[in-house]
Amino acid sequence: MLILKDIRKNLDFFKKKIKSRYVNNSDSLLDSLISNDESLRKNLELQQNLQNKRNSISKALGAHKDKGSDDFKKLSTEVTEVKNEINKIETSISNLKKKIDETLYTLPNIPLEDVPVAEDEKGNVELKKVGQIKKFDFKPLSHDEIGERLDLIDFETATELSGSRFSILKKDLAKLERALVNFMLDIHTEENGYDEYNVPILVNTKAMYGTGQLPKFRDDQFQTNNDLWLIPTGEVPLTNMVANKITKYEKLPLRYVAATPCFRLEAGSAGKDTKGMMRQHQFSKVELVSIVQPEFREKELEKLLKSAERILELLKLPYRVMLLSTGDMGFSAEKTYDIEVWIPSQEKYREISSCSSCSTFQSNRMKARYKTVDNKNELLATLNGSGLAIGRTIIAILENYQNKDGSIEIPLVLQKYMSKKSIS
RNA sequence: GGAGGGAUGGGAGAGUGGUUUAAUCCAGCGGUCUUGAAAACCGCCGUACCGCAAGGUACCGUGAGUUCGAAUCUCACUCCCUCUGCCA
Repeated sequence: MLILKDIRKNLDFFKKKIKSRYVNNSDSLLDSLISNDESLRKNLELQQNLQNKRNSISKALGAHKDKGSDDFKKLSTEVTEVKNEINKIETSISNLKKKIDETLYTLPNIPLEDVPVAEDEKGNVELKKVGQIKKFDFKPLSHDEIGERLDLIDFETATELSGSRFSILKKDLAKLERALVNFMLDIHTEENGYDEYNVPILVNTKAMYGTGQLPKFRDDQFQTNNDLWLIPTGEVPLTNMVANKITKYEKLPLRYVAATPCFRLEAGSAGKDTKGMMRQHQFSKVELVSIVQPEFREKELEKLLKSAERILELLKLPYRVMLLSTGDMGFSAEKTYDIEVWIPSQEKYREISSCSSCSTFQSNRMKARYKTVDNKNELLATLNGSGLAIGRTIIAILENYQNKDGSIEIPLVLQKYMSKKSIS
């Protein structure tokens, strides 16, 4: 959530920046926000003056000796009038607050200066390509073809159990998933300095507001019948751990890693990636979250990207890094790098990780603050990145490591986790 | 699931309708003293909002209510603890 005080001070800047994120009617949205804010503050002042009056009359009434005197009765009538006025003002105050919150909750984060301005993914900028794309002397199969041929993926039975967009991994592929989770967690904890956590994958509504999934993206989420939500990413529980807390600056930075299942309704993705396990309702992901002082956030984003890249490097999978444009970035992000891995059957790079700085956007929503050296309370900066999406890593390994005879070579770094060198 | 108890500022803990706009202790910060430190003593020490400021307002788990006035009374909800049942 943007900081209202900042918008008030710098309206034109915010208008320009919100417009650059292709929000409809952004100018009039911000204008009405500011006018609501002005009348709210006028009403607050009025309310406070009346409350002050009420308090002092009440005090006088309390000190009064003769509760039957004319003076006492006069004051009583007066304070009743004041009370009625306060009630009226309180109604308009709560209406204004509601309107202001509604607007603030739907405005996206302000992009950093170096983020390219464009309406969609066409404006994303390729920053680098890493790794050699393997030339096959046969036509490489897609991961779902490989999976079915080796009898390691069962889409049909999964559909019988749960419907479309689910899959069952069997035998060596089930083990590969477990191997990847362990491998990634080991690298991030031992090499990259993140602390491993095991977190709930059901969270309450407050937490979903905190990281920005609600109220805007309700239709993308799975909800239980007791007001809990299945997390769409480990970012939600990990980041919300600092909600409503004042962290001491000595404890910063906080760096968390967790492997969790993720659940996405994929509403609005009808017809997209319907074959295979590219886009599922449920998938595993190893998530990295950093909580830092705002001045260190850009540096921390680079560390996050590097940590995620390290996994692909070790797996020897070809990838490229994209800087997302203002229109393609997620709602809470001020700057996002996507890592895309090479998918031979599609002859395309596809997203396997997304690393974002959310500046104080999430911390403002969840009141996550820290105590500065000079004892002031300031909002923290939050960052998150996938390190990596497990399902898509499996796809990338199956396709990039396939041999002509149909077998799959296991990447060197995974062999000790799999206790074998190939799958056939 | 059943029965009972509880939720107060970083921690401990008083306060059950009107000098409590929350006592006191511990921790923390600043100072005096000291060669330095400790001890002792003095001062400061929750959060948010409004206001140029002086100052004001709100917050005692959350939400509603009673009252001229609520940390204190009423109702609902959430969470925690003890006992108990069932169960991974």
